[in-house]
Amino acid sequence: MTRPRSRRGGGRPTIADVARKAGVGAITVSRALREPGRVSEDLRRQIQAAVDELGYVPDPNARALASARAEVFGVLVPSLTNNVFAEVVRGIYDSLSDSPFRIQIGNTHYSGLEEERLLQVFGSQRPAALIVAGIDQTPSARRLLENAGCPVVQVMETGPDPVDMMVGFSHFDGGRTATEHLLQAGYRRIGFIGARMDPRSQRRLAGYRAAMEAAGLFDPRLVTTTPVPSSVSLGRELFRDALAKMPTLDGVFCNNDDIALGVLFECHRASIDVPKQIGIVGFNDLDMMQVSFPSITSVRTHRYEIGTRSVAMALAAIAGNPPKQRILDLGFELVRRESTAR
Amino acid sequence: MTRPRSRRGGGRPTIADVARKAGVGAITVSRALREPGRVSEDLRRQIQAAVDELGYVPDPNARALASARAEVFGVLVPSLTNNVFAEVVRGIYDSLSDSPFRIQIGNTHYSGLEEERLLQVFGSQRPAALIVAGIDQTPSARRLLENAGCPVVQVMETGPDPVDMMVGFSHFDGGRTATEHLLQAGYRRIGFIGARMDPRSQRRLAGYRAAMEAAGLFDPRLVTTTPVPSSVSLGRELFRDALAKMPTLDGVFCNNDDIALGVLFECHRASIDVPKQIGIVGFNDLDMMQVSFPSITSVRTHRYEIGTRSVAMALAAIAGNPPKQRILDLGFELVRRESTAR
DNA sequence: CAGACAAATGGTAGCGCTACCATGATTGGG
DNA sequence: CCCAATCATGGTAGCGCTACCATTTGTCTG
Repeated sequence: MTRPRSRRGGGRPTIADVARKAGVGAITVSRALREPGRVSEDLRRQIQAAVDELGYVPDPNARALASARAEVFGVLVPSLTNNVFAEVVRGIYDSLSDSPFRIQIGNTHYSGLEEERLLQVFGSQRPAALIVAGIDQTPSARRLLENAGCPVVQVMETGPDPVDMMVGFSHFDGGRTATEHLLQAGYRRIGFIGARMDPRSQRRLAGYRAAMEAAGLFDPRLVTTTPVPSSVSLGRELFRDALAKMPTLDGVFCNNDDIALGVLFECHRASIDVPKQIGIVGFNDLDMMQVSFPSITSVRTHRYEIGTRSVAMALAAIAGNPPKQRILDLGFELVRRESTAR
Repeated sequence: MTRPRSRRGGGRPTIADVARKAGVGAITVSRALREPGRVSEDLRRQIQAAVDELGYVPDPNARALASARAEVFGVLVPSLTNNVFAEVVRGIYDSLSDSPFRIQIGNTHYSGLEEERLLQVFGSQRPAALIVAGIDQTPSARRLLENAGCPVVQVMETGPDPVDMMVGFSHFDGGRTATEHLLQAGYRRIGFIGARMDPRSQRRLAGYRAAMEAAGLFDPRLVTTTPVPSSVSLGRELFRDALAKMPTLDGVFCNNDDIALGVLFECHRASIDVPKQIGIVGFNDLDMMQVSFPSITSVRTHRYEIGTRSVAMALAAIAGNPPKQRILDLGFELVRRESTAR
């Protein structure tokens, strides 16, 4: 005789308990839960009753081990506090909340090495799908993604060579559009102010530069950047640096909205008239851009939608219908406001 | 003879492969990886070599199943985009990045029902620890936490009756302190403006009310709240409502910094002098509070630290040394700035 | 130097679930 | 009315790992 029932597990009901109580085989319980269509109405009801009575909850670990597939979406973002990624993640969560999939977020801290490490960790679980921010994976990270054995969606940007699928937009075009808007509004000595300067910021800068060069107005001294993480207060400081370096500045395209807000505050403080003396354009169009005084022109990006669409694509691929369009460009919109209306 | 080696798993190296290659038993490999001290120097080296050569990565699902314990921290927060929780989560991630623990975040959307559901899901994995925001769990959620069989840390607030451990501060005291500061600065018709009004906001409101009543100045018409989620633009609207309702308002204590910023912008727009005509106090002390013009007085909370401390406590409990102080009050600090300096 | 004990290693038996392959019952076409 | 093709169900054998209990060897004590 075996030990009474003091399983190592700790006595939670198992599928075998449910099967016994419902008078069916364990496998039938498993099927009733995962593919109800394949079990007769009668048994399904019996099984459900047993599940309810026992309070049975399937063990996801056992499930993952037996099926060689965990019901987990791995998500890799470079920052948890940056509102931009938080919105993407929120979109992912909302899209997955009614599914059996759990979500595991990794924070790469903008580090390729950390990304590799996390990919290794995530991959070891055999996730159902991977969603990663950015398209600049290290060669080794890329290899990990290619061999992940699950759908992979790169988000935030679009580029020519997806590992699998992509959802995002062109940061280069965003930067160029923002800058062209300032040019059209009549600004000439337009600076670029950027913090963090991750690859996406670099491409926005490149877009800025392209627009300025096309207008014959580019000057390297107009560019003020730092690798330091972005913040409103940093925006203020960078703007002061920029002004000190280039007092004739009459416009700025900011890396993101935090920086733009910092610039606006410094303008208030220094009694610089916006938009008369300085035009300001931000990037992402956070809620506060429409409320500030003056309101700030910004490039609206569809962050939440990037999250929801990436999940939709991954889910379709899991279901066996990978979208034929593997690259989804959600674009952006320039939202003109008071900060550039002169 | 069994099938060549086409295991269902997909051919990744397993612990048995490593053991074979290193010429030891599987159990010894397992030990070498988890408790290196219990394996001799020699074998440890051999095993490490085999691991490296094969590129072996342990399967966390198998591990969790065999040991009845997943190396997962479950984290439940009401919002992913609210900077406050994002900071807590960041603290949790940073504290856990060098540990073997994975993190799983659940978004409760401020819903008790959703919290129960997620607790059920998380519990089914037998997590190593649970960190949940707030102290107002439903009775059934509380029962789930009590029976989780792992350390539990309630974060963001302190209260009298922890499930297990607690890290946070008193929102009531925070609200009272903010309001008393406005009173001391000479403001009299001080309004409360709040969005979302989750339990923590309610307690800040209660603190406001206590201070106002103590000064004999409380008037229900001074309170403007909405269940709508907080945002800068909402702050502006609520302030306009408050002013319409009570034109003699001379100060506002805002639910949070977003609201405060919205109030400030509306003051700019309506040419209301801050701090002369209106004093403003925010809550949380986000970076932008110090940069705005005028800078905004706020109650600084230690969000990142709440994250790191909660992990430290959970880790200690896992290691078998639960802290004797089960409630950790990290306090807050009133940061006086221009918005209340008259 | 016997006996006790610790340290290092290994074998066996699951953890709770599902893939895979039966099995028996039912259908339906010729 | 037979045989194939389906459907509903179940048994068995793992998935990859670790808990538990040996076993072996070396070391210490009296």
